[in-house]
Amino acid sequence: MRFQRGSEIYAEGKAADQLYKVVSGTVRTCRLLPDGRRLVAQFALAGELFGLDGVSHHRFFAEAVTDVVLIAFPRGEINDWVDRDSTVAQSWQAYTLEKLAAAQDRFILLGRRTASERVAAFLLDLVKRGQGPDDIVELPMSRYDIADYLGLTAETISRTLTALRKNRIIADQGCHKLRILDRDALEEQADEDIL
Amino acid sequence: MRFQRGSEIYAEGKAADQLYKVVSGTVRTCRLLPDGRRLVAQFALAGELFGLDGVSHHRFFAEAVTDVVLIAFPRGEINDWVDRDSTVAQSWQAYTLEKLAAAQDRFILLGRRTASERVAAFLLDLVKRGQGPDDIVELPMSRYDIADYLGLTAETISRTLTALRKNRIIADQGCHKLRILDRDALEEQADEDIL
DNA sequence: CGACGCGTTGATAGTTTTCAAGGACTGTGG
DNA sequence: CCACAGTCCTTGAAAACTATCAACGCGTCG
Repeated sequence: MRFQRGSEIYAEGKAADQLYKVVSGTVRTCRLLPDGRRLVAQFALAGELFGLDGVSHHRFFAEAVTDVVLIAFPRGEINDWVDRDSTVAQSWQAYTLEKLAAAQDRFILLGRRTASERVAAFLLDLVKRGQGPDDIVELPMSRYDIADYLGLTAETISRTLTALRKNRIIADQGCHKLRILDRDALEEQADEDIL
Repeated sequence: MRFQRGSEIYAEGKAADQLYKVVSGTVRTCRLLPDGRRLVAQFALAGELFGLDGVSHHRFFAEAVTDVVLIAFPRGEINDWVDRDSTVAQSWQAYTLEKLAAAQDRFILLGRRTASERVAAFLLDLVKRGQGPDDIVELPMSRYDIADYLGLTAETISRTLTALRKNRIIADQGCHKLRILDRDALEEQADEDIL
């Protein structure tokens, strides 16, 4: 399946009968609050799964951040597979538990960390998950997307990145790509904001 | 199993080989950051499960908020059970997915809501999960616990509750119990902060 | 090339935190 | 049963952080 940049992959409230794997590109899953505030629940990069946001119905909507190529797996098929093979069942269960653990980590990020800690942790997470070299971070999403993922505003993201640039911790390579110059400093900032 | 108020039920990093059900009392699961900031991941009330905070090892520690009585289920036994009976497997899977959905909801609470929205939503959640009448909220935990659960400070919790009291939305019945006077107003405040 | 959205920067305002102090509640020991 | 100590709760004032509002430059895509 292919989707163009910005197009909707599934809507909030639709039956959650498929699971998706990203072949190339980036996907975001979000929810809107009545007054327009938005939260991005997940960025799915190449090789990652998404669509597991609700028991029977999607509780978030999914959009293509860039042009994307996807593979869709019917949930029913997965369930059959799980029923037949206990090895599959175990790894499926492990996957869900891992997701749950990641979600719990994010509580701490959103609940108890400052803006610069969140941005630093986000960059390190993207490098780890990305496929390129260890010092290049691809940022396919907009500053608004990052802001809504981290519970901040786009202006704060921009200011924080500028501060990192001024401290020679990162270097710009265009808006959507940057290089990590001082990984130790970045990790320190992710753990605890010294400044 | 019995634990006294304030005692540790399991430590962070210990093997997660048991799952617990609360018979009576309240339990909190938390994590500490290096600089002392704390986040409460979950409050487990009477009848609820806890201990599912990590694939193989606990990523949070659990403490008794009040004196508690627990039942412990070995994880291995649960896995055997799941392997043998596909009905159990399905409900187990559904339970995990529900947990995941609840976690995703909390992102929004922590990332995009104001202090009074968080407190209002917290009170409504406790009423729904509690066993007493619909207008009485039991608050077995301290203001610090609530603060660390909602990503705020104890002072902010106290101020928000005072504001609710002044607006005649809630009435005090001692520090650890309160009555909801105007449920509609509370729900409105949980959805969107009008003030 | 032009238009529009996105990104950056500045000034200001608002919310929450921090720091501080007094009061209330709880549990313990006399 | 009462006194006391410690912890928790509440309230106030000041500070810090982030959001909001606004303007401008850039880039990206038709």
